[in-house]
Parts: sequence; C-alpha cells; structure tokens
Amino acid sequence: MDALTNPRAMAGQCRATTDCEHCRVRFLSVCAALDRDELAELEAIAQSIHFDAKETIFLEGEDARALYNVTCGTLRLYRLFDDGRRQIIGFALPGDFLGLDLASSHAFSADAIDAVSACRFSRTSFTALTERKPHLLRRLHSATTRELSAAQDQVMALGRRSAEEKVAWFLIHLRERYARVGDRTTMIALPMSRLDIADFLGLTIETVSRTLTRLARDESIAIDPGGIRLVDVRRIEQLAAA
Amino acid sequence: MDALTNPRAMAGQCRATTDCEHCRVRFLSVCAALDRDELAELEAIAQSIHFDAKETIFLEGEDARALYNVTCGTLRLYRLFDDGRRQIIGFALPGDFLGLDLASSHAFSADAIDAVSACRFSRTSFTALTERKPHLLRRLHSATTRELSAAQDQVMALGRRSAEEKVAWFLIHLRERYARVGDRTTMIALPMSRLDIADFLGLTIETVSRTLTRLARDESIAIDPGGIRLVDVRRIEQLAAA
DNA sequence: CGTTGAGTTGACCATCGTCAACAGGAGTGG
DNA sequence: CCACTCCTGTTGACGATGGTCAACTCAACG
Repeated sequence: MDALTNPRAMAGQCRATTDCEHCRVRFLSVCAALDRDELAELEAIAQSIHFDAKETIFLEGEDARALYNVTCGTLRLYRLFDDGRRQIIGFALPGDFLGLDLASSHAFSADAIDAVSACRFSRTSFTALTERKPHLLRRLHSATTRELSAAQDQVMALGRRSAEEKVAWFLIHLRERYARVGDRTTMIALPMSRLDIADFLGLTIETVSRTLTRLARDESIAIDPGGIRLVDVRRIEQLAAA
Repeated sequence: MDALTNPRAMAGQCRATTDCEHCRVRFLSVCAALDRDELAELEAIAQSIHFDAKETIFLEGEDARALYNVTCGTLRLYRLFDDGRRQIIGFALPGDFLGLDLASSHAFSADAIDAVSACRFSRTSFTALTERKPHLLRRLHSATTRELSAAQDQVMALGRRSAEEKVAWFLIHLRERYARVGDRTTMIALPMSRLDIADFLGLTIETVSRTLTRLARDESIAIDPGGIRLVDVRRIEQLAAA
C-alpha cells in the first residue's frame, strides 16, 4: 500500500512543509499549472499548517480568509441543518484544494478526521495571483469542474438507491480517489467513522454497519481494522454502478 | 407573473434570436461579463437555435461540439443508470449555460421539457474566446461555482430527508430560481412532469403525487393547472429548510 | 368515441430508521 | 495493574415511511 493512503504509514509522516518543488501532491493539485518561477511566487505566499485530528479548520458561513491545499490527512466537509442533522458533502484527501470558489465566505464547514497538513494561502494574495496568471485561473476552473462532477456523482448515489448500492458506491468511489494519489489496491483505508459514512450517504450508522457486515458475510468484502478489503471486487463494482 | 416564468405567456414567445444587446437573459448570464465590442465578437460566433418540447439537445458521453445559453424554456439534465433508472441532476432555465466545464464530452444528457430557445456556440470558438478574454473565463468560473453550490444543495435535499421536506425544498428552490429571472411570486410554474420531479428528488411518482395532495389538503399549497400556488409560504419554507 | 398518457388514490409490503442492549478497545485514575 | 468510564461499532426487535402494483379519472387527440 502506498504511503499516502496508508493510515499507519502516514501517522508519523504528516508533517507540514512549504517546499513546493518536492511536494508530494504537486502534480495532482492546482499548483501543477505553474512553472518553476511561478511556483516560487506561490511558495512566497504559502504557509504550511498542521491540524490535529478533530480540529476544525473553518465553519460554514465564516469569513474565508484563507484557502488550503491538503498535503496529507483526511477532512470531512459538511453542512448542518437547523435541527442538527449533518450532511457530509465530501471528504478532502491529499491534493484537494479547499476554497476553489474564491468566495468571501465558506459554503461548508471542514474539520480534520485524522492529522492533517496543508498549505495555507491568504485569499486576497491568492486571488491577486490568479489575476496575473491566467493559467492558474484555468487550472482552478478545471478543478472546480471536477468538484462539480463529484457532487453530481454524489447526487446519483443518494437518489433512490438501496443501502447496499450506496455503501458499495462509497467504497469504489473512495478507491478511485485513493488511486489518484497512490495505487488502486483492494485495501481501502477508512479513516472516517461509521457516522461519517452514514452522514455522507444519507443513511444511519446502524444501516451502514449492518450493510458492511452483510457484505462481509457474503465474502464480498473483509472488514479489517482501519479499513475494508475488497474480496469480490467485481461484485462491489456491479453494486456501485447499478 | 413575469413573462419569463409564465408557461402560458411564454408559449407564443419562445423565439430564437441572436440580438445579444437586447437579449432578455443578457444580465443573468455568462455574457454579462462582456462589454459592447466583446459582445459583438460573441454574437459573431453565436447561432440561435430552437428545440421543440421533448427534443434531445445532447446525450451523456457524446462529443461536446457546442455550448448553449438558454434564452427561454426549460430543460431537464439527467444521467441514466445501467438498469434504466434516471436521476435528474437539474433543470436548466433561461439564463443557464450548458457546457460550463468546456469539457470535450457531455457529462449528462439534456432534453427540452417545453419549447426551448438557446444561443449555440461552437466549443472550439468559445474556448478560443476565453483564451483572449480573462474576464469571460472568470465569469465562467463563477458560474461553475454557482452550479457546484446548487449540486451541493441537491445533495442536502436528497440525504436523509422525508418526502415532504424534499417536495417543499423543490418548490422553494424552483421559486428562488424563477426569482432570478422574474418576480418571486407565490405561483410556481411546473413545466416538468411528476416523473421529472420524482427523478430529481429520488422519490417515486406516486410519492410526489401523494405528498402534493397532502400539502394541498393541509392548505399549505394549492394545485393549479400548470403549477403550484404557495398558500402557507412560511410552512413550506420551514419544511424546506428543516 | 376510443385511445393514450399523465396524474391520483388505495392496499400491501420491504427497506430502512428507531430504540435498546451489548461487546470491545482506549484512555483514565486509583 | 486493575477497575472504571467512554466511545465506537455491532446486533436485535419493532414500526413507519415510502416503494410496488393495480385500478381509476380525466384531458387531449385522432
């Protein structure tokens, strides 16, 4: 398993740094648009920052003073309803960028699930940089497009599908995302809790738990500490696509 | 009721034109970024086009040869599952832009619900124009951001909410969108069928129908031919936000 | 005047949510 | 080192919400 996606291997390694040129997520992220000189400009306005597990990065509605480029760890992005129900609208992984919209206030809340490191940019400096670098803006636009497509995938997953299909989709979806930063293995790390998964899929924690145990009894998956191993990949993929 | 949102009033008026300067949706749309000369450039590559009700504009996966700016009418945007289930991921209204991502293939299918007029741009010419006009790109980016936020709103609506809450949200959501092009009235035109609403909300046609009749029995709404009238706006808003 | 398609309503049933109990591991304090 | 709590996850019993199947109405259209 790749170091970027293995929670155990990551634990000791989640260190902040602003050495862009040797950054692990450089080619995945918005920064990939920049040449060496431009990268230096970006590095000049970047601050490296670290969050412990369960720390809150920002809250929905707050002034967006900064943008973040995640270099390691996992975050949950969510909104709350008036009555306290929580909907998780995504998990941010290494390479993901928070604040793509350059909006003046945050559209959702974000907190660290495990230890997280990120590059932090002040919104005003970053916005100024996009004024001067059209291809950075272009890159930003294509990243936003990817986000949009991810949101639409989630809509597909939530609309009128069974719990089993949702959970299978979640596993495959996470696997594809890990594949961007590492290998596409059959081992899927789950740094998030069952409650997080439930709030992401519009299910309850009990249904998630039951569905996973049922899939495990079927020998479609195996439940390992810290993650899931896909045993019958084909079957899970079929459920996910159905 | 505003002409742009009244299906009856629109029926005879849905005419194609490329007179940008007098375009009704000019200030709502991506074009608003352009000054007079630039608008002329855009007009030069625009083609006006008309679709009858039920015509397909494009299919998911097809080569995206063109982008469209809707000037009147309503479209449904959707994706199909392998088993034939359909998920509607949005309705396009006047002022909406299809193809914001500038991607080479369509991420979803689109067809006309009622009569639709649009400005059509070849993707290559439009992309070329964005190369020369950074503020057009900027405008494109902010439109994509709005789309993203709309998709996240839909995720909020689909995750673990009751049928009543979903339907109420749909009505309020549609009302807000109509408000962008016209007035925020209590009368909400529903050009789309019950099946369209069901496929948008992840419900069945029967549940949508039952829920609407229940809300009508409560005197929260009134079901008129061609639309819904909000009687107890407060109550519907409460349900929608819950 | 028959056909077709959209919408409504009813009866029944499955899935998933709710409530509750329990297991096991991590952390804490005596 | 053990007992205790706390937290997460699992499992069971039960019930409600919403899906399924079917019948029916009504308007549009030939």
